[in-house]
Amino acid sequence: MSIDPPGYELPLRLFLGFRVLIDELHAELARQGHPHARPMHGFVMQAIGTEGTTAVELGRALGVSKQAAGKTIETLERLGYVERARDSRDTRRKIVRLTPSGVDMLVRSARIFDDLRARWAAVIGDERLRELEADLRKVTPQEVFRLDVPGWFGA
Amino acid sequence: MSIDPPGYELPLRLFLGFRVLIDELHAELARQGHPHARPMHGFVMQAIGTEGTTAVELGRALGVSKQAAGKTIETLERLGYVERARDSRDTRRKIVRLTPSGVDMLVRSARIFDDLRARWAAVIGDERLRELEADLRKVTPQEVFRLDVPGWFGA
DNA sequence: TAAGATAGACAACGTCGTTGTCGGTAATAG
DNA sequence: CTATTACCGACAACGACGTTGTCTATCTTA
Repeated sequence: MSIDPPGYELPLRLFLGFRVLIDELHAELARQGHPHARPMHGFVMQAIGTEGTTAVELGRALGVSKQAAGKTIETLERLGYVERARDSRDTRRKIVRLTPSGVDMLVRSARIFDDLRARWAAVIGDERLRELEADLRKVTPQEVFRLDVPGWFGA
Repeated sequence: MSIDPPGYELPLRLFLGFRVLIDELHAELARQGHPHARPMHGFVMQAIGTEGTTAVELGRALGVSKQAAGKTIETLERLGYVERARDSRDTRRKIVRLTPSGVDMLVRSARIFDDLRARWAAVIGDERLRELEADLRKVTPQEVFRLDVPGWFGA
């Protein structure tokens, strides 16, 4: 019978695991020509998708206010990852779409995440990693996007 | 041979797991008389420890600037979780110490985290949870900030 | 057609982080 | 013993990300 660790270690390790992956992703993204990508950009652009979206829709998808979504879109636009165009059928709306640079960043992120996952598998084993993922799925919500995170994403 | 999930799911699940635990911790802390406790306060106060510390030391321990540490200390002071006193041997320094209310918050947090961990164990199993923690320890940096303060934080 | 709902812009503010600067105190080199 | 250096804490300005609230323009609907 092994002794259970104190309960506070679990959130700490989950957070550290997240941080390790995110930090390594962005170090590699910077090497691959995306030095200005910030941790939340990938998540937001994933939520934008290939179809495009609007600030209000994006805010709802991410669980934040439309104003917050609008500011993030502004930042992504300045970085050249998205572009906005008026909707001809509803001139109130502005459709946000990924640029080729934005798509490139997402494609590279996906590849880098796959590589990082493989590195974890090499350390703890294929089967254990699949179990870890399966267990986490059981204790986390299915709706995956929820990003009202202040400073935890770090630099 | 099962198919591996895409690599981006791993950081997402780690983050969601973290968020679930932290959100439930603070919902319960609010019920137990600490409605103003914010997610990082516990981590910061844990880094302060029983001995007390200074803004510069705290910043180094947490990996942030001394100014950021100072602002967090200010917030914790306003909430009554820490108090500051001049160091008589070095009048430049101000020692930050936990108040009884701060200790109470940490003790309750520890109990709540233990309960939440037990709920996870009930869902995925004792053994699988221990394996999950062991695996995470292998892929995350050890000894991030002092966890060698078992007296007041442990059960 | 009048009334209501919705999209997006703008302002003000709160939190948490960063640099840079500055005065006061401690430690140390000459 | 003094002059320089190193350090501590405070303050200001800013950036990233979030919040409410308000406003105008536009679509929808009763």
